[in-house]
Amino acid sequence: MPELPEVETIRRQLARKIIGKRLDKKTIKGLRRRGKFLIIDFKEGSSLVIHLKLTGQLVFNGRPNKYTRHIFKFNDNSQLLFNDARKLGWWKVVESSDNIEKRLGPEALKISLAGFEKALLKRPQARIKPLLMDQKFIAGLGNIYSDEILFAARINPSRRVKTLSGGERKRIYENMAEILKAAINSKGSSVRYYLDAGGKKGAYVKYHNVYQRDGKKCLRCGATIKKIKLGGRSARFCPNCQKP
DNA sequence: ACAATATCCTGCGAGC
DNA sequence: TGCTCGCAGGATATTG
Repeated sequence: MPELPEVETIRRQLARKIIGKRLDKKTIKGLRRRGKFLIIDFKEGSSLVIHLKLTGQLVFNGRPNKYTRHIFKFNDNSQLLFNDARKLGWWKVVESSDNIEKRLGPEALKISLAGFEKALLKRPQARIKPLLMDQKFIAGLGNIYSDEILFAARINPSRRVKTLSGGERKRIYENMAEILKAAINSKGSSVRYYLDAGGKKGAYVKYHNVYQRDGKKCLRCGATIKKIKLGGRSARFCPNCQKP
């Protein structure tokens, strides 16, 4: 499930490979990431926007397989595969990325603690886990990292924002930054489908404490990790470390 | 303002 | 072995 660290990993790897190359007579100027969107900017002014959704992969110079939905071919005969087992991902050429910008809140790795606090103040009734996954609130977090951040911060995912103390809000903020950076350093989390631009798996899975560990022992206290539904999504947490 | 549900889609594992 | 079924979740739309 590509979230911020996975898309950022792909962005960094691809930037080294394709900047300056031509795609359909347009020259690639640079690559940006906004939330979970990858944006390839052309010198001519337009941009190619890509969203990998659940199972999308972008593999540079890989071998096509039955999940290859599209092949971006560059002027030097190198190519980029868009593989997507579940076909939910998409790509589109746009003249401006304003539409993307409108749908997203501040970047999870760029927001300040003060900015985070201010954003939380506007949503006192919201439960913290679905809120962290709301891209209009903060851009970049999905189910894996929201679970891991709340475990690290020792906050129950069902907690409403207004019940959080200043210390708890700060713990969430600090663990968010720390975990996202660590995950980028490990080139993301490969749970089932995710591969980086070199077709390799991300290593951060070995640091997961709760995601897809329901029924197993908490690595911190030994209690059994629970799974509940929140906002239509599963949330995993330790009932002992993350009390209501 | 927040919650819940459906939608898109298919691979996978569980259970019979 | 093979079938059905539920689940996985990113974003969006809709209804309560």
